[in-house]
Amino acid sequence: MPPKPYHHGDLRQALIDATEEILTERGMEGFSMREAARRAGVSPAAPAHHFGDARGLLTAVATGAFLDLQEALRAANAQGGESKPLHAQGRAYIDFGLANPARFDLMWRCEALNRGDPAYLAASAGAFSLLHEAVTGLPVRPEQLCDDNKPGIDVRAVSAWSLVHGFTTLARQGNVDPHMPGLIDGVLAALAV
Amino acid sequence: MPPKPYHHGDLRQALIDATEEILTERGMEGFSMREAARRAGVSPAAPAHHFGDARGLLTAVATGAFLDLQEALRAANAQGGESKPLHAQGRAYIDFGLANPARFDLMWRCEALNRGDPAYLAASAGAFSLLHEAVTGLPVRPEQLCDDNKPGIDVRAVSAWSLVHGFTTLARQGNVDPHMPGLIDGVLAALAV
DNA sequence: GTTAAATCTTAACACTGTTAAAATGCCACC
DNA sequence: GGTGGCATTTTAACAGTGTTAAGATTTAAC
Repeated sequence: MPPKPYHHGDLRQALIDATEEILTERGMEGFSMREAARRAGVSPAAPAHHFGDARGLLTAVATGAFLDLQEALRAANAQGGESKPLHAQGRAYIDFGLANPARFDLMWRCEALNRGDPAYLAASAGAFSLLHEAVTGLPVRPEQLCDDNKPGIDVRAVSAWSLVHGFTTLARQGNVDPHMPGLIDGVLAALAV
Repeated sequence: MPPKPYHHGDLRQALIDATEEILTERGMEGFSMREAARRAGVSPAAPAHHFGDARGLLTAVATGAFLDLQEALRAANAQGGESKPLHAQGRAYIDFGLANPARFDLMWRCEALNRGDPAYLAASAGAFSLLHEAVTGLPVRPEQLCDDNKPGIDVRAVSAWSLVHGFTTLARQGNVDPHMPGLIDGVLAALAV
């Protein structure tokens, strides 16, 4: 077991892990490419080979976060969502944002991401599709989101998304206190469609 | 008229103007303290005397944006808000965000701002108070927002704020197309309380 | 076993925010 | 009207950043 082999082994994943660690510890402003490289025990130039630039690394982390959000929404659906799937998903969305503040921020920090990245687009569209399906019974196909006319996108799904997304970001930033008794329930009550 | 007097005259405002120019031209990632100083025709260290650091400058710009938002909400109230003040303000909120994308982003980029700044707090609380008053008929006093219990904050006002704020940010980031026919009207219809 | 590809390091560049020290101009006070 | 004090700005420097080009090292393919 040599103490430091020249090749890392799985540097790509190590950099993603390091970035998530930095985000939870010090938030977005504590992140730097070099700090992630340091934590992975590697030179400043090493990440470039795997991610191109900083946007590439952050985009990979954001993509992972969207996949985790999908999982949370699916779990909410499965666990208690038969009667009120929209409420269950709405609560899961808010919970996810409050439990993963730094990653949630990053998901929407779009000027720091490669917004054209296919994996990122697929992951974010998949999350919205789950919400859309809870409202309309129909998922959203990726090409619907690319088309400029956005045919078949349900207005109520966009409203529901806006509501829970807006509340989560406002709570995240301290503009609203999510611990206020009855507040989250009251907001979710506005989901009635 | 000397071509370049040693003293600027009103450097503070010039830096704010330069920052807003940068934001509209190249967005948040194009901003730097030095670039703002360059555009104001001044050395890199000059801004420190007026704003302390970069956060100070950005906080001043964000504060101005909140005051402009207040003005837009008041105008909506006055112009056609007697019958449906909440709808009028909701539409004005969305319009403001879409018409001032970079400034709107900055307003909520809270880790880049001095969140404790009194002027900033007052300006943002004032904007929320207008929305709150449209729902309940009562404004929000600043101390209500500081208190941990947040007494007297109306759940419906928070829901309304969440809805329009969420929609605006999602539209700003390209997750939703605000030009989709009927979409904004449909979202505003969810304001019914 | 040799060669090609993938991976990582070193070194360097231009840029950033911030600070300390010095320079400059304005203004009040005598 | 001079003169000192103060606000303002500059110069110079430091540490840190993202990114690139060149070279070093390991793996893997043939």
